[in-house]
Amino acid sequence: MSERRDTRVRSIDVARLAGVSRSAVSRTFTPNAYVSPETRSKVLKAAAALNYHPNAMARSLITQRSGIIGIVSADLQNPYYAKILEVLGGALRDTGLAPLVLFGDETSSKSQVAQLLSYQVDALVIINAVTSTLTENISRMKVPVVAVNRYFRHDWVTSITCDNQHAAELVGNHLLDQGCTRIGLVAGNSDASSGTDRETGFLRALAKRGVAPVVVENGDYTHDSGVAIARKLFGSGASMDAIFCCNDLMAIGLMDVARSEFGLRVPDDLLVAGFDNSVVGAWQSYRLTSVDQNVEQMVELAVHYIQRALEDDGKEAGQFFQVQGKLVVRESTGRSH
Amino acid sequence: MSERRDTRVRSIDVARLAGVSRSAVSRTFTPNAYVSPETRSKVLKAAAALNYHPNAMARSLITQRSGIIGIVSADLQNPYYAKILEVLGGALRDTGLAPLVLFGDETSSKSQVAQLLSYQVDALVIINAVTSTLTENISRMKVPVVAVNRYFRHDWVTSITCDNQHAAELVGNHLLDQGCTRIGLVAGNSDASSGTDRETGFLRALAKRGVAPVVVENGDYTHDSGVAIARKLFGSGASMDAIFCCNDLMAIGLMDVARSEFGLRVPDDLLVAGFDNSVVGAWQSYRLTSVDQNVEQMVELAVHYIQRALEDDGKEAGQFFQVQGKLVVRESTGRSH
DNA sequence: CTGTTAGCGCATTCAG
DNA sequence: CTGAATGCGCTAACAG
Repeated sequence: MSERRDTRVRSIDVARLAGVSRSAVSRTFTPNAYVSPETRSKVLKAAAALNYHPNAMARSLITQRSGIIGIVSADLQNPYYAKILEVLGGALRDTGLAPLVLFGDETSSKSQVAQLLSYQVDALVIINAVTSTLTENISRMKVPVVAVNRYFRHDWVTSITCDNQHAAELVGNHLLDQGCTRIGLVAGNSDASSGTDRETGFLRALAKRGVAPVVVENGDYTHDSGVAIARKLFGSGASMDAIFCCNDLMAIGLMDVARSEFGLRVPDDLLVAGFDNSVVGAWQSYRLTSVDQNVEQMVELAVHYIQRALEDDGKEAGQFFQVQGKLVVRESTGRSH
Repeated sequence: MSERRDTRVRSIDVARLAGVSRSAVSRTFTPNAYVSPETRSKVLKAAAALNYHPNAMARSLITQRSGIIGIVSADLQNPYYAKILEVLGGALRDTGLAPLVLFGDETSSKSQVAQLLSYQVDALVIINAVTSTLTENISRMKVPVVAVNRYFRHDWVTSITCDNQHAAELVGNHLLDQGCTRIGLVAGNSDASSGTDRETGFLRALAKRGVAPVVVENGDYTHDSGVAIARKLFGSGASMDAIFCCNDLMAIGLMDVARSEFGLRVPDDLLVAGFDNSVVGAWQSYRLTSVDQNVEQMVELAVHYIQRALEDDGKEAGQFFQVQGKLVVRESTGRSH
């Protein structure tokens, strides 16, 4: 394997084998370039024989386009984020773009982002890592940035989210329609728009029908925080007939504790609804009513936007797209089977 | 933003501002190169003023080293795979390497892999995508390949797995120690070594104590297949007192059905054990006994191997490292709390 | 320790 | 439609 470097096959090698010039080789591998069918096939044959592939580094050096999209991602243990990353990665792959991922534990420091930029990423996608430092760094980088699942109020950033307010309203109305009157809310931490929007929408739905929430708690979107809040809530003896958690993971943690530590049955004693429609929520143990954020459509919008930004060199930044979520009703909010 | 290309700052810009040559700039950004402290600081100051970062593309073109590690990953909905990817990505980042991920739905076709290679990846890590086509393609690429969580019998591939046989033996012994005699096994599909090794080890543990499994089924490591197998098993009326599933997801699917559709209680009516020790298994609804594969250690070995391969140009390929798994006993195999 | 020279592998002018 | 020449941004050899 030590001959790896020596073995490297360059365009001039296939040019010689095919009896043409390097330009001819380059052209056959460049979309819509002028090459005659004959030379093209000669080149392709020689390339196949030598197992030649153009060096993307050298190419991007001259085209000023790397084909690499930087992705900032965190908390893959949350199945919803894992799904976004997977769907996005697949969509980029199908578009001929390559995802360079920065797995940032909230600490997407300047140097990390700088490393990403040194690879000349054509665009940056931020999935869920919201750090103030990251936001600052963004403004310094002259690259199209799109935030999926987060809203950034920033001229350089195009945001794509679910219409969280409206979707949360759907949940609120659904719980009211089920006859609930003593309703609790488990919101997220207030530094992300997605969380506050859900809170706003949900409370608005209640207010429209003259209902005030019995209790409002703040979690951090983890299963653990759902567990902790459940212990606090049920331990205090507050009486509720329904709880909306701002994501599935918290709803699931809450259900786990409600059943295993307080003997509460869902939905008999308590209705529970979540948000994200993650696969886990559909399992038989939970059958969790939730909101499908339509990840596929969000990703489609993101990739589409990136492609356009590559063409027009990133005019049209700072836009805000919203996708409509869909209420998925399951047994966790239904009386009986 | 259209002036993005124009705004690009190159080494010559900071050289001029600092009043030195391009080489001086290059050297200050090259680890252990000869630069005097004074020029170094002059360069750094100018670089900071201009917000200069070396172009990794141009650099790798000359150093023949990209710093990019290709990762082939699939099925992020399985929290165990998601964890491997996240931990690996973090470890690479901390080493100054960048992960270029190919999210392959079992269809890591030749062209996809070729795209990865065109970016001159220094090494390739395969997490869980086992396709015969992929294996063939690997042999053509002169790049160090390391398979995490899979064993490839291939001269070019270094494999790192948990000692699946031994770990599965631990599970078998544990179930026997709990007094179980009518034991079922839910194995994986037989095309991956990890699955067959677990099956082998588990059955060996039983055989050593003169016990034959009541039933052996094959799943595909998804929650759905756990569900389907559970329906088949419990529907047939076979009497068992314990079941070992070759991963957590299948164990969880099986538990879900056992409880919701057949009224079976775990562990009162049936002990259940899984494999992977994924976070989900620790939730209060499952409290699943499982095997911790020590992902951190596997990843550490992988990154360490990659670093060495980068230094010696990939001699020492074809090795096989094994990590010892650890049995994590929870209530799913314990009589009472 | 520094600046100058040369070239990594390729796409793209420009003549032909 | 093709080949020769030029340079993308950078590091590495060399001579000072």
